[in-house]
Amino acid sequence: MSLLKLNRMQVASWNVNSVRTRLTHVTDWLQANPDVDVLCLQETKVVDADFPRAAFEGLDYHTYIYGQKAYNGVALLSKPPLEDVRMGFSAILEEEAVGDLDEQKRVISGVLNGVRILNLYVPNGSSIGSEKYDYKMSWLALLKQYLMKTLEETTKLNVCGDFNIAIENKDIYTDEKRDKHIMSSPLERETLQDLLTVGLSDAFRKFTDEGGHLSWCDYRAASFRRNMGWRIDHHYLTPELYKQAKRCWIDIEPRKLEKPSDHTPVIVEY
DNA sequence: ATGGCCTGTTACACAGGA
Repeated sequence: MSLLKLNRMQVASWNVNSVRTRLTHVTDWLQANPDVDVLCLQETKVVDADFPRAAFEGLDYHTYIYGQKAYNGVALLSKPPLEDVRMGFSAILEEEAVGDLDEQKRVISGVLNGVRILNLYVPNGSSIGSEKYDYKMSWLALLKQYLMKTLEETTKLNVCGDFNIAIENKDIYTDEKRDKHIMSSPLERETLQDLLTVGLSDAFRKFTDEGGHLSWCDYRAASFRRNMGWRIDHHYLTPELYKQAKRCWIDIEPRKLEKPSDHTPVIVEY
């Protein structure tokens, strides 16, 4: 690896909706995107013992996994080994504060070249006012504590993943008011905006103000064919990294494949 | 005319996603 390569990093985030079902999509994508240093996966949907490690290790990726049965699950795939890998909120927060919010496996992070890469699978929330919606809000409140604590020790933080929140109307295919929809309710948006006040900025919006960019499309209603998507997968950067950022883009190609994930990769380079 | 899914489970419908 050249020094030049060390100076530039690419980090990708992809909700694969089952790593086993999507295995060839992910390995093909890694091989087609050799400049990606770290791939952050969400919704792996598999216990650690059954995670298809060998497929990635065969391509010379280190695998760091934090999974559970059937639901959720996050993983980091990295060409160079990562340092100080942490799983769950309780890695740095008091158990009393975390409560049962680590039962669902949604948080994993590691350090590469002095940058902490935090991979998140934010709860979906189901529908406004539901029990799952309350869980989403509690989870996001704890995430804020987690971010503040993390920022006590590093100025280089890349928080990425499936946030299950579209922060602006232009991040949704329609201009229709979405106040009553999960992922775009005012409370969700305000909560995410408030989270970012810890000192994080949307890498994607450094490079374009355009609407019409989607990272997720519903499987139903031929949404992808009709370009009816949402931008809900994000890379948030601390000021030092944000200043360094060279590109941030969404790779729509995997969404076109047979039996695709409903999400598609988002990549940032800095 | 226009659309009605996908995944994992101990399944043969359901929960959960978004």
